Amino acid sequence: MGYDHSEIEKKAQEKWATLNLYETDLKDDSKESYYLLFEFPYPSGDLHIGHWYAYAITDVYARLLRMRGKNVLFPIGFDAFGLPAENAAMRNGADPAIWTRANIERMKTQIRSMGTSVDWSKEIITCDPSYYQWTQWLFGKLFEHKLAEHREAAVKWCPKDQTVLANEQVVDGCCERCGTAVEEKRLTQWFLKITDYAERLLTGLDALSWREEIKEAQRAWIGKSEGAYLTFPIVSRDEKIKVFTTRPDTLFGATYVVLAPEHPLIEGFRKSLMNADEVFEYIKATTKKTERERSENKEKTGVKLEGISAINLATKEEIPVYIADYVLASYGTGAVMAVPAHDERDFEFAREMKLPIKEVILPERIDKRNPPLPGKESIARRNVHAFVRDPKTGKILCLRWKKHPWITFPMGGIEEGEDVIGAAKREIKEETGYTHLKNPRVLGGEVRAEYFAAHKDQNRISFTTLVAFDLKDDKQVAIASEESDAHEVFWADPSEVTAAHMTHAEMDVWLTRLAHEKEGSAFTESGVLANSGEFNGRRSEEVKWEIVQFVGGERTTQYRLRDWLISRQRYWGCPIPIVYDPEGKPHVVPPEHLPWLLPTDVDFKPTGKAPLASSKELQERVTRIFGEGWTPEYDTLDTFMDSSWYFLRYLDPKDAHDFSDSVLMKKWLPINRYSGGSEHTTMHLLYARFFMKALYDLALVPVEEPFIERFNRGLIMGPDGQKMSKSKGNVINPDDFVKEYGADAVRMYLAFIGPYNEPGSYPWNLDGVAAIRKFLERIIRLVERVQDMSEIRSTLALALARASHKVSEDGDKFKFNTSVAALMILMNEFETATIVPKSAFASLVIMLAPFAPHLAEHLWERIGGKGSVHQAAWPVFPQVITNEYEVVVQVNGKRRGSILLAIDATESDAVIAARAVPTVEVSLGGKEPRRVVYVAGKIVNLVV
RNA sequence: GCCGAGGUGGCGGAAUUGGUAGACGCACAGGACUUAAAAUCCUGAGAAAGCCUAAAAACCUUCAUGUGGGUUCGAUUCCCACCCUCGGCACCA
Repeated sequence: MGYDHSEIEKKAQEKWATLNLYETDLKDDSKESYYLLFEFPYPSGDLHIGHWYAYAITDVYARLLRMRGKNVLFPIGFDAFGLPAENAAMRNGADPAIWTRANIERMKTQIRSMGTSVDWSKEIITCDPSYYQWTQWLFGKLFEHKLAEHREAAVKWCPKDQTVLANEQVVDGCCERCGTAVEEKRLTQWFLKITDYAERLLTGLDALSWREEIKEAQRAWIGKSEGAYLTFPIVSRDEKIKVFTTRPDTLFGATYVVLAPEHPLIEGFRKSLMNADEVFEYIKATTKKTERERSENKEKTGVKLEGISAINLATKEEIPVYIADYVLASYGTGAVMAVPAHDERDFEFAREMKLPIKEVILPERIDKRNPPLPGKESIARRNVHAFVRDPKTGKILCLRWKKHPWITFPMGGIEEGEDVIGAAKREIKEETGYTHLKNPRVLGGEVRAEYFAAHKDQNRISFTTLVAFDLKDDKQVAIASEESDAHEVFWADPSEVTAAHMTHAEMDVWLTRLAHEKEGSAFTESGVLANSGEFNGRRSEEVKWEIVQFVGGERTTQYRLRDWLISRQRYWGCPIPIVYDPEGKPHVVPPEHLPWLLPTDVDFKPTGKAPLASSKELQERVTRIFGEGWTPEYDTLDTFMDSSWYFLRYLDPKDAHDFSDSVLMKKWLPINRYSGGSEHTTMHLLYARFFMKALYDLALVPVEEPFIERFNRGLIMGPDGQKMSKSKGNVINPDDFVKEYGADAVRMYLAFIGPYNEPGSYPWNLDGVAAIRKFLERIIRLVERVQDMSEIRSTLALALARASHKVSEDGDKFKFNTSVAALMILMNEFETATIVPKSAFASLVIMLAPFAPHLAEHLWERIGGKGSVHQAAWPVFPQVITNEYEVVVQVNGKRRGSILLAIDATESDAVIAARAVPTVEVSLGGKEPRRVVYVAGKIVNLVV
């Protein structure tokens, strides 16, 4: 027989409510504070298994911490503004406010049914005026300090939701919410200047103990790159083209300039353009495309601006100017200097447009196998390497050196007056005797390499060119004896011609060039400058900034991060507390008029215009308060604004005079641990960090970083291992399982399924919950065997001590799977005896309580425990000291048995005991160990 | 393409300052109880070969933590190269 879980759950939950167990006294100084936060839910109406995973598991930890003497703040609220309410309103005419309220009530019941210990007294609801008045107040503060700006910019527009979106809400060129391809529009909108904080958002990550992948994702999103603005004069005009580049060292190789089609200079060029029609046709065509269409087609297109040309400041050469949509208007200056030899995109464009490609950076290699030796003379010279392929066999002509372990191509120095192909031919003839060659090709420019030339006892700095040939026929002439003494000629299989087999330090460069022989390739690494005037021979990194100075450029840093667009042309959001004076200048609504209420006389069908524009009441309100000619702002705020500071409000949720309490913020911030989903890494998590830093600078909050630890939970998959979806029919409804097995079993199963703080995904195992239920029933059966006795057998004492330690330690790491396993191991020990000592059983019940809070409460009452089990202290046991350890005996590192030894046994004791194990002598094979490795309490290894 | 995290039985997973690989559980097999089933309890189990045997178990041997090398008395753990999976970014100059 099982147990009636619904009865037990009901009774326990009523008891906790009566005792008011979970209302945190924020002012309590007698205990250490711990702020445990989970992402508050959007009230969609139904609690799915993901919610359970999010709340039940963090609840396990909240309970664990309280038992360990912490004063835990574990609050909940609702992120209640947002599109679904509005969509429901349009579908069935429901008022978004009423729809949202009803959902909140339903979800509250469900969340309570999980047995969570959240503190409902701190509840906040973002669509409640008592909350959003402070969102508005904070917006006002940001506006006053010029961190909120009203300005025109190219923005992303979702045609389906009829609203603009933040950059972060565009995924693969589509609306994050509905998947529609977004369009680009130029609109005047409200932005928060998150880019002002790019550097601090980046460096702030270093001090946070978040998992690396979360930090890396944020770093990538911020996308810092250091470079310079360089200015290219335009021939016979006053304007200049300013470009951003991270590679000023390649300036001498800039053979043209490219502007984004949206670049503001182009309009002014119109009259000078010989091909204005073509140019503006191209601009029209590209600006019409969606973001997605532009990035999907990676083939480079563009148009030359005939009649306009620029000057390369370094070479003083006149170079053409193009427009092309591979240059983004919204990054850097919207213009680039194109260096086709050293940038892949410029290279592709140059090939497409048949533009010159000028190499100015030589690859540089230091030979690892024959590195230059200190104290040896260094000789610089020009070399050639010859790649000869026999088209009949596909094999490659190589040399195997006799005095050195080298395999090389035919190679040698280029002599005075010789060209590279001539030199290559001469070396092939001298070293191998082959003379009949065809299709000579010079593959790319020189490569600089440093190595020790053992055959000449000197260091070489070589500038080597690779020349490829095909063998016409295998006619050979005789070769000199000093050549045949030095190396053997052979034809190598192409699979042998790799960086691993060949001696050349340049080999990886050669392989790239050989692989891209037909189309060529851009060399994008740093290297040594060539064709760069006075900078020749110097390294990229060291001359970068000198070149910037040389041409009067300006060193600068760019970020990929764009300012946060917070306007939304939707109804169900926080009204932006702005009014415009008759001149159209924005003014923030003064605090005495907050909350700036969301009007209700509104037609919220999306028309592309903000629904608030249809409110008579709003306009009347503005006229009444501010006067004739004043108009309201019609847009609402991005809901991510509401959630960027909600964790501050939990500390003082009902305060009508301030957004939070400064004393309590000092005490409770930063948040110790924040658990949530990985989808918020570059949205909510980044916004909240930015908000906190901005408020810190306005002296409104005491800390800069809101979350010390961030844990992203894994994903619960369907029983088939696939992502749950209605169309696949693999959706797990937690209510079904709660009904059949009880909330405790579902909670504990979710804890057991795998480590919580890992990005993995766990399939829902239909038998798993049943197994946990059986485990809980075993504990209930155990209570029948409880007896009052003081004596606890030593094996049980040891098991209790281990479990207590393991459960709390792994809990701190959010590895509840091994915590549960530890409880199971403890149970197995309990069941080995027919009598269960009461005090030991009480400890088990306490340790079970975080996982199965209802059942633990029931059992606590059964054994006559006082108060609630959730008020009990975590059991701590003295360490059990064992004097004998099992020591593994190894022979040559392989296990051959084990012995029991005292911790202070000496090595010779250990060897004597080990050799008494019969299999050990057999493995020794009659030999004496020549070495012994002894680690006290662990292993003794005999080596023969 | 770049960056990050991973890869361990049939499955979820455990073990890493290098020291008995597979904890705990699921599924599976055998047994006990039962008229029978369910429930419960007990037992087994990485793989392969060998040995023993009527058959099995025990036992012993070898191989096993993505692949191939290396360091070490000893490697899932450290180093090098590669393969694969997942996540992030992606025409960001």
